[in-house]
Amino acid sequence: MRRTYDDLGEIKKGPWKSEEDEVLLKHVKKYGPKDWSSIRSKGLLQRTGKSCRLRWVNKLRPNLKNGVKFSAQEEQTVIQLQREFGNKWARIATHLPGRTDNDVKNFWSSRQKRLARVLHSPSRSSPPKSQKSRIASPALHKVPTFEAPKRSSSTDGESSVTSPKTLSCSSSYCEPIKMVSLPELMNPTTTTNTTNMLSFDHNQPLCQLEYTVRNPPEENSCNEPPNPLQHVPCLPQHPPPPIDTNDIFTQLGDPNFFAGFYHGYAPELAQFPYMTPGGDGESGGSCGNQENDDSMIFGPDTFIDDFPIDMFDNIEPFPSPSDW
DNA sequence: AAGCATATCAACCGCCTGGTA
DNA sequence: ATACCAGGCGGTTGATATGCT
Repeated sequence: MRRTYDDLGEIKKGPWKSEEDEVLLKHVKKYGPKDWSSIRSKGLLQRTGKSCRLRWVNKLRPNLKNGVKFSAQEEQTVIQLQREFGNKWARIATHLPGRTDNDVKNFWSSRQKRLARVLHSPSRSSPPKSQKSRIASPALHKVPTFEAPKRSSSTDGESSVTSPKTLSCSSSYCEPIKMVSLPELMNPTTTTNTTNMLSFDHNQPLCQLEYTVRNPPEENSCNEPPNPLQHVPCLPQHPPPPIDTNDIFTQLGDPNFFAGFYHGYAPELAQFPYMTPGGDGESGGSCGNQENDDSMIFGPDTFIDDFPIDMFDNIEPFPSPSDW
């Protein structure tokens, strides 16, 4: 008969004390990072095995970068891997030496919160003084990007693609679909698969918008009617004009903001209608099994990836968290 | 200096999966 | 076959730190 938690007295919760850490470290040194529950069953600590494991993984494990901000490289890695894997923080963390899933998760959610707060603030068209002051402060640099969930993932390592949509294009090859409101754009449903990525920087006004659009007929390799979701063919061929970012909050509150943005950055995209997550804009025929073909929706087939390589040469790079 | 808003981080909770009695 | 438990993971929360007015 195994002993149950009830046999072992009250469970201690809350912040760990250094004495507890020492006990935990001793145990790991002796037995290795396993048998967490035995720590309690032996009466060494009144912590659950889960709590012990978490403490070890997040704080006591060797070579952790505790208290070190994410470098620009790490930030890019997280963005890239999140795009690839979704919210698989543990998996992403394996690519970041010294970082835990908790680190990655906190890093990401912090960014999400920041932008969500900015964009969902009812006063964003007339931000409070405190927010306005932050626009020019280093703190605003902490809002470099926002990326909505791209896909739903049911099992580790296998993401299921459900409904690739969010923004669509209406250039010469693109069909009008639906309008999407800014709140929808910035707060898509969790099963929305397309990435909406906005980037903010007072030096680098905007913007990374990543979405899928319909294919130009001549690029459509299947025999069905020409509208499989495909990458954006509309590319800006000129440097972006300056934007007055001192008033970015006002601009974000303007329903014509994105249209204005495209007029400046990519005139071909200026008349894009946006379509809502969950809309039926993708209902048109597609080649093969679209649901399992990430390459049609993500990866290189994204707006940002189709920009000319040197298009950002004239602007400053994103601030990295290490610069915040 | 006080008060407020926001950012960061540590830890917990609930769910899931696999192993074992 | 079933129940229980340990471990792993993602989401969430609460405490604390920081910055601004």
